[in-house]
Amino acid sequence: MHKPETPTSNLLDSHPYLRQTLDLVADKWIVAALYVLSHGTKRYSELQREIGDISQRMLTRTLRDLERNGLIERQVYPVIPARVEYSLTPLGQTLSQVLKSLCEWSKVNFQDVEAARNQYDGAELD
Amino acid sequence: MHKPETPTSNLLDSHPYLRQTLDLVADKWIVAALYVLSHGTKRYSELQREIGDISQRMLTRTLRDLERNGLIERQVYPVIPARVEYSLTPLGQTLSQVLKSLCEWSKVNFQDVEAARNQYDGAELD
DNA sequence: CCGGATCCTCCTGGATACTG
DNA sequence: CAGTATCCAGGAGGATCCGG
Repeated sequence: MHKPETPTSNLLDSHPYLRQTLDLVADKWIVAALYVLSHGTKRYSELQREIGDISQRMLTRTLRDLERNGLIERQVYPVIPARVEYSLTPLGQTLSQVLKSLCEWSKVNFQDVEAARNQYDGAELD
Repeated sequence: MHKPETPTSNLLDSHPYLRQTLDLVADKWIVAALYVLSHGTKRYSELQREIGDISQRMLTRTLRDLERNGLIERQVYPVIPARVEYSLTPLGQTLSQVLKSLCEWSKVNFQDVEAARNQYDGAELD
């Protein structure tokens, strides 16, 4: 009786896409930049100001990452001082739409999450 | 002429929900656990096996986190050896639906992302 | 079988200083 | 203005041991 013993017991190998897409957006600064850019084309310094507490290092890394993934476009104007503008690509726009649906879920359900948290945390000290 | 100088230049303060909801799911193990549990009730050891390469520490932390946020339910059977079962709550089910819409985006668009990556990486070594 | 406690490592990301 | 380069602290997470 040699049991096959479920050779593919790892369910996640089934669809690799969800994981990879979350890697795309599962980052504080990525989402922040996408969100700001969903309001229109922005310069580097504008992004820095409107995102708020982001370091130059992280802003640059984030923008490079988004550009590499085809979600934003980088436009350089050869003037002095330098002028660089960033904007969402069509691909980036569709993704930011999905993020908005996640945002909708939040508006509807996040109070439930907070309620669960309070109950859980409160039950600690019985 | 005292300019107000755009006091709320930080766009992200506008809607805090997206940020918080992403904190909910923007994690490798969180998504993995939600996904496995979307296929039905599972025991601790089943989760460990089906997720694959997760440490006990991380599995436990992940499950506690999900439970605290009201996304999964923990059922303990007082037998020896211990038996613990986890399942999605209704709230967790609605969230996993949204994740599936993100997954849909992937199926449609992820090839574009990879194409962009190849082009970007290829352009490096011109 | 489930999971808490500890230790230890590596990587992320902030601060700072410097260029075209 | 728009980055790059370097340094460094803190936290995330794996490995391991133990206890109910």
